[in-house]
Amino acid sequence: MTAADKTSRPERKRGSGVKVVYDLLRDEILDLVLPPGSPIDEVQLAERFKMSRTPIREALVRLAGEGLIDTLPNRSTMVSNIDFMNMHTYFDALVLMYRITTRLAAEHHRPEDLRVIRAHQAEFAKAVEEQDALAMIATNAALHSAIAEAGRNPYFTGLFGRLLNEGRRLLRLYYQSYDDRLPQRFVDEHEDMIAVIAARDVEAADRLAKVHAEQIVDQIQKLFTRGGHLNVAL
Amino acid sequence: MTAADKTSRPERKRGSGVKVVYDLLRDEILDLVLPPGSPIDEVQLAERFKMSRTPIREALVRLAGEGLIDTLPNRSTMVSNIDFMNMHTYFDALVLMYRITTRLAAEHHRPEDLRVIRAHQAEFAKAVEEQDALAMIATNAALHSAIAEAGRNPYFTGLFGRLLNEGRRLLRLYYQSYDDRLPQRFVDEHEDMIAVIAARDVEAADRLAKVHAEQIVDQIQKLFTRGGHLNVAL
DNA sequence: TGGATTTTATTTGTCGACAAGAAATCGACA
DNA sequence: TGTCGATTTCTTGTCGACAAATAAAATCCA
Repeated sequence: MTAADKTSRPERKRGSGVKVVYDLLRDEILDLVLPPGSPIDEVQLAERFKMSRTPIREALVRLAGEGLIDTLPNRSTMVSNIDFMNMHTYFDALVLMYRITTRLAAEHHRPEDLRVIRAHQAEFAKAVEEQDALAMIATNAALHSAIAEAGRNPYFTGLFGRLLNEGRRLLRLYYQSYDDRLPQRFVDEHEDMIAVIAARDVEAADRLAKVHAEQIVDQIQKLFTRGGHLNVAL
Repeated sequence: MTAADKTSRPERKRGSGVKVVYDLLRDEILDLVLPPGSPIDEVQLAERFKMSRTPIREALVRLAGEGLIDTLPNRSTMVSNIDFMNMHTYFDALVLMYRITTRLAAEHHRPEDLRVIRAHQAEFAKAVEEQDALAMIATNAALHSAIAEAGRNPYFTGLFGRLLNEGRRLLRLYYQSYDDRLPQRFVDEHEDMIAVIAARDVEAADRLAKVHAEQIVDQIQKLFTRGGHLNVAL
């Protein structure tokens, strides 16, 4: 059989198109390859991925459902802006979810969860050591996602995942304009958190998570009040 | 001009199709008109709403994004089941969101918020008085949504809204199998909550919300352990 | 008759094309 | 020359049809 026949090439499994577009577009948005406000053109994406507009649109609908893109009716659709005005609402939610997920992880984790968590922590430590900002962001989010998963509450993990994603965009700004020296503290704090989770010390988990989260929030807030060089439009 | 020309009738504004389908399907799912497990047939919906499958599919994608329907790749799509096994995760999330949104409402509400909240409370009281179960469910959700809105944190209101929706399905079972006598207590508790919100007493708001939420959770849990007559497949 | 395999049927995923809406462009007139 | 209006253009929303994938039905062989 001539599978590589040029005349009739699907070249791609049936249901996979949307996922490819969705994943890639999501990463490009979160890594600020597509900065907030960037226009999203369906036909451009269609020819870029060599597929019809239909699967593209489905991916865009899902992205819009997660608030990563805004779509004006009958008019353009663009990458959603980072809302610097109501940033505190984001921080409030983030701190609370840090606390509750860590707390639940201490309560409900199973042995295999700890292995996964420790693996992510090792990757994070490596990223810090190598001063790889992008890897730091990604592995940090993965670590806390893993902790949240161990808490086994899909409602919290869902919201927390979205917050961490939104945070990826913020941290991207953060690490762009700062020296990458600070994060060693985060490695240590992660170690402490994992220890109390393993010990099933719920209250200590809550306390450490709170401190850890507020640590991060403080750093970011300090950056913004000092007037970091924001290279995105407000 | 012959706007009512039968041969070429759009008969419907351009971007409105999806919203109509989405809203109606959502309500039918939440009111258990479409019980969990019901198959969703695209072409059937297409001819029911007299439109192409494309806008139907977009509505379904959005519903799937909110977890209201499950879609098997390349195969059927159906109304998502109510997860009775992990119900406690739902209750945990619900209680916490009740607390945090009420707390934030006490902190951040503005005068006009109180008017809206009191209006919803009046409607809820009327529904209770008239023993209208469906109206009780709807107005209760609307009331607490309004309180959450007054807290002005879109992340929390988003999750809370989804939880209240999911709760509409549960409460539908609840009110189906119980006498509708209990809820007078809820009216009083609502009054107390609104009072402490208006007084900006954050701690009291938190406390009352916690009691109120656990009240509801207890009622529902009692129903299930007593073996309510569930008319849906497990 | 029972099990495996081929055939059919149904439903979803994808495509190309067309039409409607809104901004941008062009033109007429004061 | 400035402003208002018509036209053009460009993007999105919708449509009907086709193709792939899977389940069900039918057929064949032992």
